Amino acid sequence: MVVVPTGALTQLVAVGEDGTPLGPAQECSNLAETAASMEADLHPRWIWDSTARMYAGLLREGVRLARCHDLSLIGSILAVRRGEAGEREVVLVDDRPGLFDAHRYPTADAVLGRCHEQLTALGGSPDLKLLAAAESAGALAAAEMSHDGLPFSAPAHLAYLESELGPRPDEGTLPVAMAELEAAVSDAFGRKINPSSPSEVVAAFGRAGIELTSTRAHMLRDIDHPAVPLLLRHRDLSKLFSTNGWAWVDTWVHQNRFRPVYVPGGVVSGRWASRGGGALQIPKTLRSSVIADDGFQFVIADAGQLEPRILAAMSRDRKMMEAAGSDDLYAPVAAAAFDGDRSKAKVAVLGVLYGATAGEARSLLTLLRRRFPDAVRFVETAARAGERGEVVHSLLGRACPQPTSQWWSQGDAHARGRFTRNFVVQATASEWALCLLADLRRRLAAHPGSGELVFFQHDEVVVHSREPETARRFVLEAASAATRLLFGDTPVRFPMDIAVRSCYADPE
DNA sequence: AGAGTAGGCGCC
DNA sequence: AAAGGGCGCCTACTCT
Repeated sequence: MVVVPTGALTQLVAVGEDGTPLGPAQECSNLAETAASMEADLHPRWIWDSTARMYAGLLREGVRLARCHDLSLIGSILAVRRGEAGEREVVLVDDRPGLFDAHRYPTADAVLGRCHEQLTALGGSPDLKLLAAAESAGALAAAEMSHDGLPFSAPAHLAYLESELGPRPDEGTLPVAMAELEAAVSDAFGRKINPSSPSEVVAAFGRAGIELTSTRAHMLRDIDHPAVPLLLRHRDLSKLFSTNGWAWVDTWVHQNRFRPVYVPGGVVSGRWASRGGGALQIPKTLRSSVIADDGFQFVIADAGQLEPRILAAMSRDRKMMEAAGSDDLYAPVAAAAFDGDRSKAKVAVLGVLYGATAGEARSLLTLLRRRFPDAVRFVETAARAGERGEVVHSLLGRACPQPTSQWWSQGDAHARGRFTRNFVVQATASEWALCLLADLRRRLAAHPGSGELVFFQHDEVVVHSREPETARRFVLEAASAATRLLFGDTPVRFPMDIAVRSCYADPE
């Protein structure tokens, strides 16, 4: 069912598998009401320009939909595949009346044309159809998670802010804890120093006879000077105050829910991004304020060692797949190639995924290649393709941008190789995670009361549930389904680390 | 004054 | 403990 918003009215057009209309457009004046009844009777796939723009309003009316096809997201995937720039517009959800002029709505013919074009392009490829379905389901999930919000105790967070920073300062002034540290840093150097200014800090250390090339924490930690602990503490507090302080609470937390803006497909690899609120960078220290409602628990599930397992399954390296049959992939890799030294195995595997070129990782790579030749060859093939300026693809067919695209602004051939090497794995890992998310969402929706998705971050999902054991089972079933969809019958396992807790923070 | 870059650090 | 890939967001600082 194609949905064409035209202002006060919405046109609905039923279409066939390839997007050709099956009848004339019907106009409806209350989309939420019509959509709810059609969803119950016909269970259609809703095709529209933008889930971000259309679905938020429906959610506010209490309407939930099972399936959609997001023309913007899929259009972007297809454009990148064609080698076009694929620079996506950022869809800001803002539907204040009158914001869009009537003439800025696309016509029904334009939407139908786009729909036909996309469904035709996907038609021959089950992989691309799966990718489109997963990407679109992700968009629905993102809108629902923004709508529902992550349970977040504002009182707990405000108490934490006060304990770290002191009372809320007046507009334009610093919290007392930061002001005190700033004064103490200045004392330690014997003159007024702004601890937030790297150049001032470097100069101050220079006068004390300490030459620095940077003021990064790991550089400072090696230095014996009374200002160092003060600077590091100041940096932590400054980050907390400016990024997740009182202003952040005012903007992003309401009725004890954190409602961030997710951007499905916002990263070229297919990972989600976020705009505002820092949804995908919630610091560990904030997680003690993520507290479940009474009678609810969080089911916190992350896919352990996801990318190495994806590499094993994609490369079909016999010994790597065997290692990935274990709960801890690094242990068998260590046994096979590193005399049982697990930390070396981990360094080597991460190095091969990211393209480590320096230091110990380089020599460990040689050892890894000896025992796992197909796995190493797989990423090196992708790296060499990138160095030659070629494009690489994920398992389901998401292409990376051309080296000439606006997105790829800088970097030499080696940087391009590191990017394409990582892309094939990261993009396929994103696909696995999206399939899990889509399947889990479907199971939760089919069993009212089993819980709601409240967070998704690359390889981790959080469900807020009154029936955590049911939700836990759904997570495991969804992980199996995702694995089967992408890799069929594979010896590679994708174990989920699942915790059931009333608070998101790690237990002490 | 506003845009853009760099440094720094949080997340995966 | 980094290293290597991908991000967002803040401040300082430079350029226009």
